[in-house]
Amino acid sequence: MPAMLDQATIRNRLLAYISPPDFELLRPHLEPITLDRDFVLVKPNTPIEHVYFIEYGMVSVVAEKADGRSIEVGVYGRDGMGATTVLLGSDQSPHHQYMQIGGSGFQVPTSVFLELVEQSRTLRNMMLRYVHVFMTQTAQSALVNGSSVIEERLARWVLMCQDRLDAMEFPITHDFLSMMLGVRRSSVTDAIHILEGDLLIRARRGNIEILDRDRLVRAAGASYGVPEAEFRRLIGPM
Amino acid sequence: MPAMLDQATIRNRLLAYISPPDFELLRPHLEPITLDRDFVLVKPNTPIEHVYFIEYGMVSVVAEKADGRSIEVGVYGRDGMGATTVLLGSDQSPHHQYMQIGGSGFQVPTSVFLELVEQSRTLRNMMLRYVHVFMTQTAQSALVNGSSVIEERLARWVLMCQDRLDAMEFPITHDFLSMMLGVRRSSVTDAIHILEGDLLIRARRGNIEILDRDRLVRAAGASYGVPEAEFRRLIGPM
DNA sequence: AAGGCTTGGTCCGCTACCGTACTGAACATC
DNA sequence: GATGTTCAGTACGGTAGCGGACCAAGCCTT
Repeated sequence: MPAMLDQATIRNRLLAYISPPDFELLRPHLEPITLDRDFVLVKPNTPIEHVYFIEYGMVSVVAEKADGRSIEVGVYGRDGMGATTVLLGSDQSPHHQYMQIGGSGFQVPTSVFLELVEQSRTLRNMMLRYVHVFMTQTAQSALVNGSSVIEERLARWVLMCQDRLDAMEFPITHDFLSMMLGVRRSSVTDAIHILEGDLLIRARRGNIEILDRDRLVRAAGASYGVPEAEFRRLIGPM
Repeated sequence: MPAMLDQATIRNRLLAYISPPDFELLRPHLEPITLDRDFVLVKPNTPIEHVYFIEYGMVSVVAEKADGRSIEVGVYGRDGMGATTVLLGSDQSPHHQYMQIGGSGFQVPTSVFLELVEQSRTLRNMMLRYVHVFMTQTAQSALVNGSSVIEERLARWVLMCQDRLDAMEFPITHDFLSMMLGVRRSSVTDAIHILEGDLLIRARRGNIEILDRDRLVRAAGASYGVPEAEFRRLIGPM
């Protein structure tokens, strides 16, 4: 099966956009893996065994405070890779990474991956450009956590989710959203009702559907767009 | 003057901790520069001409929303370098970087710096490890912006400031602090009064003095410490 | 069909922080 | 010493979001 892997059929944007020789380099080491919801890709402060390329689904990167409160500092799916921190010379990270929405992808042993990026400068450069994009996303989270009302942040999250799943609908509970946004569960319920009242989304038990993406972008206001523009500038179209 | 530069007298931690051969590589290109308050090191979305190593003073990295609101996503001083984004293959960044507290340092032309990190893997690795530390700091900002009360965030900021200036006192106005923390100017005044009431700091016009660092760390609670630990783990003692 | 679990809707009082604005104190300039 | 400017203290009503709790609805299991 991995032997038949064809770059043209890959959903992951990084794998799709690297040069064919770079893809050939990686190909024998791409191990297909099912990624169920809650699967942990990176455990905080623990050596990272594999890096991941997501094909379907979405990952939350979560920072936790000693007092137990936690908040999402970034998400990725088929746009990027997991465990970028190994590219920066750290074999571990203080953040949690787990599947927020189940799917599948490929894993590559960390040591193999690091050898390959040493071999190919172009491969390494693409991966590092993605690190920059992800950093921009984290900075944007810092910005909106400190300066936007909940429904704007919720709109941003829904949009980021759609970008990575390219589905109009995905499973998520208010409770999980409250952890991601760092707010109370019932504050999420309220924010959802606001967006629903404007017919931007429709929520049903454990599920959110997007009704009007354009107006949702407007509802997110200045919260959405900056990291997405960096992605297009440095990686390619989504 | 640059010919006489001795690694042992360097305050900047990155320059101090790289190997002597790596320092020799950089040395001829370290141009001393005075960095007055408000000096812009990186202009958003504009090609970066130089990277910076701070000796004295502190830099704020600020993200701005289209609606004009802005917030600090990180700081650095003698612990790190400016314009890390060039290491990741992007010649520009969406964030502002300017001197929050004036000082001095060295600049290196971007193109020269990039050649040098290509030449020396150990040099590049040190710089990339710092990128990881800085990312952790940004993630921590996202976390505390979304989950800590103002006086905790203020305590964190004061501590980060002291770490980089190793002074018990530094010039800063409430107004600037309000921009950094993304809150109202008078909310900063209130928070300062709380910390002052506990005799943790003393504030005078345009100036903050630290009275009791240990208790200030306790006041910052879980807001402070994670990126600092990563720094010690990956770079060295502060 | 009955029971148990998960998820969402709603309500209470509460408080941290907001927007705005006025005042006085400290400092700089002449 | 007079004047302007920057900075900090304070005050006011307003509100977004909190902590906590309770109940109803949807879904799963047997």
